Amino acid sequence: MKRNAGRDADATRGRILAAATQEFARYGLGGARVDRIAERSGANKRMLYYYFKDKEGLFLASLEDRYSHIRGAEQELRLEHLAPREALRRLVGFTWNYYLEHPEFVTLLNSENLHKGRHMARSARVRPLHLPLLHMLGDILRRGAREGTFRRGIDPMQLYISIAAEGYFYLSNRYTLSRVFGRNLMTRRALREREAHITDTILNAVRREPA
Amino acid sequence: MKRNAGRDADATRGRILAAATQEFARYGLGGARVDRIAERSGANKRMLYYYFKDKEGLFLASLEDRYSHIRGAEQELRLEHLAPREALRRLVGFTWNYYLEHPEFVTLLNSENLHKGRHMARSARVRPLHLPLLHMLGDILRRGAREGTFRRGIDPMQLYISIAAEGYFYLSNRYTLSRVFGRNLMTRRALREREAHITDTILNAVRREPA
Amino acid sequence: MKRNAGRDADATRGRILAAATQEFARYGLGGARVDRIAERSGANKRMLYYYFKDKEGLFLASLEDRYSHIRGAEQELRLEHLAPREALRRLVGFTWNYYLEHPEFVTLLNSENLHKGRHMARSARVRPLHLPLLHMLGDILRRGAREGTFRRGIDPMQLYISIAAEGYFYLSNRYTLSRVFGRNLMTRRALREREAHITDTILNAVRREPA
Amino acid sequence: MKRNAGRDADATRGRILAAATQEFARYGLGGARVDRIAERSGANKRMLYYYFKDKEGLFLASLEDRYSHIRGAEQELRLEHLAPREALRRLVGFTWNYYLEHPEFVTLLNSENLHKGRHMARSARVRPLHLPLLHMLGDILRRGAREGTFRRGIDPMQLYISIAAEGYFYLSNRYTLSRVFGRNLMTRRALREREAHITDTILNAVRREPA
DNA sequence: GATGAATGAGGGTTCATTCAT
DNA sequence: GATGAATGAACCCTCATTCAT
Repeated sequence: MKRNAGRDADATRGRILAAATQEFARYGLGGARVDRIAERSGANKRMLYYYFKDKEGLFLASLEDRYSHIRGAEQELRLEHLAPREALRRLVGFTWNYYLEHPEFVTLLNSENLHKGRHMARSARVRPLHLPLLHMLGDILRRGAREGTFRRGIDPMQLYISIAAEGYFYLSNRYTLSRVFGRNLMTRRALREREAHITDTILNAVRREPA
Repeated sequence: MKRNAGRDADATRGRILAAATQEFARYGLGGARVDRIAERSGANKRMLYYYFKDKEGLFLASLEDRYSHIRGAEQELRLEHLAPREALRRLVGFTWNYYLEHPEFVTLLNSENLHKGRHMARSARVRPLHLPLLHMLGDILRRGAREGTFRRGIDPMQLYISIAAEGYFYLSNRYTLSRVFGRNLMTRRALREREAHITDTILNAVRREPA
Repeated sequence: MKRNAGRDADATRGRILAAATQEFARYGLGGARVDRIAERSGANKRMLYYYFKDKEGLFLASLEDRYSHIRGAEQELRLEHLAPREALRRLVGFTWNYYLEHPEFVTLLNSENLHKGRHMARSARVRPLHLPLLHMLGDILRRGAREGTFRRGIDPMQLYISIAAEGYFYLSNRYTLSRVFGRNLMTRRALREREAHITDTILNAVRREPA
Repeated sequence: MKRNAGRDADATRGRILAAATQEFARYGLGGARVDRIAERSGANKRMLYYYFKDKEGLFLASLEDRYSHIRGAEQELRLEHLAPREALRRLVGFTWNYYLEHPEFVTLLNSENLHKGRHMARSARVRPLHLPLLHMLGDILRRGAREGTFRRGIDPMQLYISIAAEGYFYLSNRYTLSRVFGRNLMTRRALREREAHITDTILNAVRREPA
């Protein structure tokens, strides 16, 4: 008896987490419904509480999970082996495409920020995930400066925030932007144009001033 | 006597709208509480429905009101009289500072985007407010290109979205960014640095390629 | 000044009463909305209270008005001049058609009965309207008995209740009856059949037993 | 211990249904109060929604339940074994007494008709309950015609509607009728007289014309 | 006679959460 | 490890009615 209860447990936990992430992404923390999460995950409502304590615990778990996912994918780019401009170009492309393909990440972050980051404040898991990112970007900038391609004195965090901002804002705010400018921002062509625009903007932002 | 803060339709409506904007900004559409809005506006709860039909009507009114406000302030910059680079610098500065001083605008837009823009979809007031903005920015770009300062072929909308994105994302996501990078993004110094970074980034993005 | 304010007042009162009758008929006393009555009558809400005291006063006024109307129309039949069988046939036909053409009367009565007749209890106007009806029917029965067509000993009230019941119930309960029996009770043909059935039933009920 | 009246789904559901039926009968659909139903059933208010979705779902359930009850009792009369006249007499008696003893059925139907039968329209349970009734009555009429007691060509539905109407209307409208005719319709004697009147009326309606 | 603004009580419904098994 | 029944607080909204003008 009790054969691989552990495996089943993990599976249940995983299904709940996946359903929750979807739900939070779609409706925000406040709009998310515990009932819907239970139903979609095929788990009993009581199980959510068993595994995650409460709705907010579940929200935090989603957040951690998604942070871990993007940072993991990022590290697999192995940018330290590429020439600085190329490395930067790849990071920009990756970031844009990640947001595009994982819209739940964007909405999750918006929710957490609406709540002033109070869930992450209680988490020790998120912060460490980001040290490699800054190191990597710092390394690229240093190498670029040394070889004369990039300006000196660029703050890796400021640059990263720009890389993120240019895509994140476009996608996160696409509904209001579409209405406001009367254009569909999500056609294949529009997306291609935005990616090009972002790449240009970021590369222009770091390049050394011409003599 | 005259215990009435009431009996003045416009004033009552205005107080409700102000309180609602605050509330929606703080808690989002779903998290906002109609009771709190009523209480803070000093109006009877019934009045919210009298003037705005329902919670969502009130939300839309807030949104329209805030859009109208930023676009109005923007038009007062009178950028058409300035040299292109200076005009652009001012627009960047204005946008950054507006978000900084009116955080409610940022959260309001996030909420509307969480709901896929469905409130604005029913509004005819918002769209027209934005035509002058695009014209103005198009005019600046054209003048800059003509005088040789700016590149040709820049899409005013793409540029505007970048101007907005660089500040909006930094401020909107400051809670997660702070945790993630372990830095306080809201010190006076940090804000000054970000504004400088944004200005550089945008000006670099439009300047003509050196020969 | 104040020229024919009386005429206007009567007109306003009349429009309110008409709108109220419609509203009560459609939604019942509980479901009726004072706002809707005001709007449809084109009168200010305050006026309803001015003329009728409150919602229940308005309901009673509707009731009295409709009772007065049907009894008035009934008296115009001048049945006392007709042969007993013909007089009875006409009364049956009139009653059926009145309910058919004035469905509001039916719903109004149902509402009042749901409320155990407590509005009428306060009215002195309704009772006297019905004395002539009983006299008239009593007169018909007496004449019929004397000429040998009708049985003796029929209670005019019992008979009248049957005359009313046969049509009233069919029309009042047509929705449930239609569903329950799977037939449309309101086609022209169905209505003709019901009228014939009722006439037969009532005439059979009073005729003298064959020797 | 065992302070729980609860933890028994069927029992809870049943208590809610009983309380709801009473409440709807007394105040109509619009006038019924969910709070009162909860309180009287001893259940938590939330449970009404758990079992019946919403107030209208509860109303429909009451309706279905009461239809099922009357039709069930009716079938137990086993009229197919009786002589036609006796069978009809019993059906009339049963119908009258059922309305008398179950006034909630009458008010429930009135409510549903006020709402144009829209709840029943969504129910598949009610219709089938009535097929046996029509068959039974059709059978009685056929047997009566064959033996020469009854007329031919009587529509069972028309006859049933008359049987119902004669008692239903008297009881349903007893409040207005009492006021209007100035007589107490509910004394034991009055009820006996009405039952006799109805029986006579219905039997007269079907009997074969004398040669 | 007439108006629009205002009121407070309470309406149905939904929520995250916990209990008993 | 899992379940369905149960909870009570609170949410958005609507009501008949009245006040100030």
